Amino acid sequence: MKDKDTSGTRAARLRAASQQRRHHERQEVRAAILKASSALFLERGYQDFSLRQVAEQIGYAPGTIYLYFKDKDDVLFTILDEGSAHFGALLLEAAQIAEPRERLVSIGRAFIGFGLGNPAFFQLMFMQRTDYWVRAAKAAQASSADGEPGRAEGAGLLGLFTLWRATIEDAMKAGVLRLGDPSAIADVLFSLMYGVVAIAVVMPNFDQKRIDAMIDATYEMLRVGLHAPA
Amino acid sequence: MKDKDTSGTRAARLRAASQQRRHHERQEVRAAILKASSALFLERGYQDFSLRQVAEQIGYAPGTIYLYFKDKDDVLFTILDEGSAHFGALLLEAAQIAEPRERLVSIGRAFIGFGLGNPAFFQLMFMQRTDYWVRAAKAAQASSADGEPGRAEGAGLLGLFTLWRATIEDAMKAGVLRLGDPSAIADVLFSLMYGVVAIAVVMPNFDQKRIDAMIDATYEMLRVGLHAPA
DNA sequence: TTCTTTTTGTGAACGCTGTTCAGAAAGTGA
DNA sequence: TCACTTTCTGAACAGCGTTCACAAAAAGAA
Repeated sequence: MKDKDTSGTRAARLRAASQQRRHHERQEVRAAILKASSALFLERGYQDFSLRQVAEQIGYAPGTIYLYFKDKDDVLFTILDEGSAHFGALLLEAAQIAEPRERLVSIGRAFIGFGLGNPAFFQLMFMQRTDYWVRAAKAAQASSADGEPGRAEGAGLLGLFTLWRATIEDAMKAGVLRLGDPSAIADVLFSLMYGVVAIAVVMPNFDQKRIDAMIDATYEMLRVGLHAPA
Repeated sequence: MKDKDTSGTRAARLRAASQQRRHHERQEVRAAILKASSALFLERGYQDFSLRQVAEQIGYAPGTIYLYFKDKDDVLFTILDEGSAHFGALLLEAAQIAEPRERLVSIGRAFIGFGLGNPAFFQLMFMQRTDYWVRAAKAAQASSADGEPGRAEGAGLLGLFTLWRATIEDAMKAGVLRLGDPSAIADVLFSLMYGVVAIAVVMPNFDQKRIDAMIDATYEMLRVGLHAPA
């Protein structure tokens, strides 16, 4: 913590480089924990995911993990943070379409595609550990009160709700969507996408053909099902 | 296992009554386990629900529960069986409306009402332990192959999918629903109801007003959103 | 280099979990 | 009364998340 005036000396430069290397090594161990956790979670499922196995996998004692993460949820939520950042980027990219109706479908496609492509992830984030969103919502509230102090990734996804509602509003203004409370309709359509993915991922008696038909019907619904009367 | 010809004697009658009483006592302990489990689950949540605490609550040693249930999941799934029987009866009752469009809304109202009224239940059954449906689907498959041997309650709920699709078909025939693949549309609308409940139950930043607006919009969608073009 | 301080890792320990099982206890039937 | 069956116990096992005193290693200063 003492700042001696040693800038420029060989010793100082050495010390700085050393600190940087140590920082790097620390991040590497941290990344190894996250990678092993991710892999273990994906192949054994959330219920059977244990920190002890993660520790064994990467050749550390169980206690070591606690030098890098506060607890098990900290590991899990860090993974979810990264995942939802990726998810959010995907949705944002899908929203880069001018025509409102096609933008709706494009976002829907991105959402459903991600869910079906990462079912374990989707289940953990949206079905099993929904308290993740409680934390994310709190973080969002805190960072809107303050001047954006710590970026919580989950809060980013929550922010995309705004984008989604804006798309609905645009579609209404453009006359391609039946008029109504944009906020409520945005929530309903979001619930629709969420539900379709959840059902597809979870229901054991839904075969691939049935899932495809359901999803096609969902896109169709976004496209023409809510069309404003001619 | 030996059947001596002792029917009618005092001893035989006494033996029969004794067996019946023992059976009754056994069912009582079983019921006590289920009741305590249910209560504990409802107040502490699924994650913190433990058989040892159930045992302590009803004044038995932990091992005793295993004389009445195979394992923890057996207890949990038995509770879910009872819950889904209740749920199924509710949906069936809601379906007793002749007019197809109103029947759609009525079933939707029953579904959403149950979900919002029993959030812990809904979450456990539809979000956290979805493998319950895997077992239910297997049971349904088995009981349709054989001559309905053991009734699995979960399978009963699965059977309501048929009722739901039939309602969609009726609505299409009556001209109050846009034409399309009834099966796919039934699945989509089911997913919609599911999603609305899940979002309402889970999302921390949805206040009551927002939930109400979303649900009203959902009913509106069932009622007129998919209306056949005039 | 040598000594001190800080960082990193260990592994035993605590308290919890689900589950099993030998043996005690209680009840049944003759 | 006595043998037999059912019910129940509580100790034991393996596994979990988490903590902590201690060891090892590395860093920084002299």
